[in-house]
Amino acid sequence: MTHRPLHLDDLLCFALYSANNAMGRLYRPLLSQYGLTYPQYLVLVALWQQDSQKVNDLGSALNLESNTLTPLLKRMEAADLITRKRNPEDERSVIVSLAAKGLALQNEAATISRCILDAAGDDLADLISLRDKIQELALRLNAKSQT
Amino acid sequence: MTHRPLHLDDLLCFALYSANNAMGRLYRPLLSQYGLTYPQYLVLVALWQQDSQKVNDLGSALNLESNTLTPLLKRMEAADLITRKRNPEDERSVIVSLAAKGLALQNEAATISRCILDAAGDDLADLISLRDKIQELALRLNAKSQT
DNA sequence: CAAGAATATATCGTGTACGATTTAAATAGG
DNA sequence: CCTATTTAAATCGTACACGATATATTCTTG
Repeated sequence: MTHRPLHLDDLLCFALYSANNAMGRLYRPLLSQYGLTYPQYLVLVALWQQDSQKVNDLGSALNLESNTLTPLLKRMEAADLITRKRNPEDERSVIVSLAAKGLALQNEAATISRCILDAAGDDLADLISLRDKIQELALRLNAKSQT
Repeated sequence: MTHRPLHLDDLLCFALYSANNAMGRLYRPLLSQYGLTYPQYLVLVALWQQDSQKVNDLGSALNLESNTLTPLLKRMEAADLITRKRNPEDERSVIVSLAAKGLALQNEAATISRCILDAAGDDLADLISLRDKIQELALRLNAKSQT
């Protein structure tokens, strides 16, 4: 059984890697005018959806852990986008909430999303279907890496 | 016109981000036994496909620039995976070639790919179709960010 | 109720990504 | 031919990701 040599374009992982990097490059100028990075924007989206979450909750939503989130959240706190306070009911946990600035940025989200969708493609139904397939893939991959 | 609040799961970008992170977490233990990182593995794939490429060529293949590649390639050189030498025909450019160790790792690539495919799904045709759609998306996104 | 296990963040070190700038070599135009 | 421009890497600073570990708080169990 012979295999033809592995080619970058064969790799699902490279397609993902490349598309994700490209997405970041597209978001960067849109977000930097608000002093945001791409992961910081995702944290805001999670908080717009549900304010005052524990670090762990954000971690579950974003598939990240405190080693990534803590410094990121501290930068967002320093930028007055969010607040961080210890949970009075359990001093181990920290509650992350939207500050005025972070809440206000919700008004810009629709504009940003539209820019991205424009760049991503012209057929919305295709994009939604693609998104769902990638979500399913992420679920399968995450399930395996916990094994 | 009212919009329902933006939800993380609505975002194509988050699906990509999450799937790409999950892919990295899956590759990490597979690659670390060979002292490789995920982007370093992609460089090897590019070189297995075509040895002795200029930094710029690798950059085109991977959609990366010298600010990312130079330090990465230096680490790979220090690990005896590749060699870097100035192009005698144009001293501005640097030619990256496989060293014995980097070449030998090609034998492990099939095993690694199989592990990833196993985790990604059970229907190969679906995965190939998904890969192609993500590739097309990456192309569209890259085209826009150059504008 | 005290000692140990479990839980929630935080810290640390390494390795990407990438905008902005620098350096060195090659090319072009006057 | 000699300077201005262009090109190719490299450097620098900032911000993720993440494995490993540390710290602090809560829970558990004898």
